[in-house]
Amino acid sequence: MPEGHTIHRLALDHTRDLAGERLAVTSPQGRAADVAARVTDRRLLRVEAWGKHLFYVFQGGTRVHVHLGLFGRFRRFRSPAPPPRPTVRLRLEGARVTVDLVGATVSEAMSAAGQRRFLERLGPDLLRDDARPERAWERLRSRRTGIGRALLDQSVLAGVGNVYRAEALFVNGVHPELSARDLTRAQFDALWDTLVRMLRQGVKDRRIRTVDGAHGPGERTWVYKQPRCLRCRSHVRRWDLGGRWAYACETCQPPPAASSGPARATNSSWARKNSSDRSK
DNA sequence: GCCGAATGCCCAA
DNA sequence: TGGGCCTTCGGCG
Repeated sequence: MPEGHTIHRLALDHTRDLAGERLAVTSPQGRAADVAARVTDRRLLRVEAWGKHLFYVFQGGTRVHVHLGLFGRFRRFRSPAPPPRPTVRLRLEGARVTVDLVGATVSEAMSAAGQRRFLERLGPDLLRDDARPERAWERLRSRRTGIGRALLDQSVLAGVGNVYRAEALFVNGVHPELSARDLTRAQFDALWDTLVRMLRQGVKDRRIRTVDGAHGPGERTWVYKQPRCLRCRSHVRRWDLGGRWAYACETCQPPPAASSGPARATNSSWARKNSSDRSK
C-alpha cells in the first residue's frame, strides 16, 4: 500500500518502536545478508522518510535505504517475534518490537553522502515541512507530458502515487491529459494544497480515504477504481497512461480538447476554498 | 492449485 | 513501449 503517506507512517512508527536501541538485524532470506551484517548490533538513531523512500540511520552513519516498490511490506510483531517466513528480506529486532521487511524493490546500505546524492534526484516531498513548491513548479514546467504522468514523476514531486494522483486531479477538476505546461500557477497551487492535505490525512488514518464518511464502505475514493463518479454518477473512464491506470470523470474533468480554459468548479472540500483565481 | 491484480519503478530496445 | 522484478491475497475451480 505504498504511497508517501505509508512511508511517513512507517518512519514515525519505526522511530517510536525501534529508535534508541541496538537492533539485531538479520536477513532470513539471505538476499540482504551484507546489509544486515553492516548494521546489526548498532544503535538505530532515527528513521527518515522522503517521498516513497525510507532511510534507517544507524550510529556510525550507515543508512539502510528501503524502497517498497509495488509489493514491499513491513510486518510488526511484539518481541519476541515468531520465526520469520522464508521470504523475509530483513528482520529488525528490538527489545519491544520486531519488524520484518518482505518484497521490497530496494534494501541497501549507504553512507550519509550516498543518501544526499540519492535525494538530489527527487523532487520536494509534499509531507515534509521544508517542502518547497517552487522547485516542483519549475520542474513541472519543463515536462512535455500530461499532468497525470508528471504527478507520478518522483523527480518533480515525491510521494504521490496512482491513487492520490487520480483523486487530487478529480477534486480540482483537472484532466490527467492536460499538458503539464498548460497548467496555470493557480491550478498547480491548488493541486499541491490538495495533495498535502490528502497525504497528511492518509498518515493519520493509515489508509487512503479521500471521500468523507457520508458515503458507503466501498466508496473511499471519488474516481479511483470506481465504476461511477461519486459526485455526479457519470461513468468513470479508466485507461492506460504510460503503463499505469488513469481514472477520470470526464464530466467533472473535461478533456483538454473540450475545454480551452482552466475554468472549472472544484469538486470537494479537498480543493481550495478560494477559487477566485481560477475563474477565468 | 492457478491466475490475476496491486498504491512502483528500472532497463533494454 | 514492453517486460521484468518481487510478494501476497482473493477468487475461482
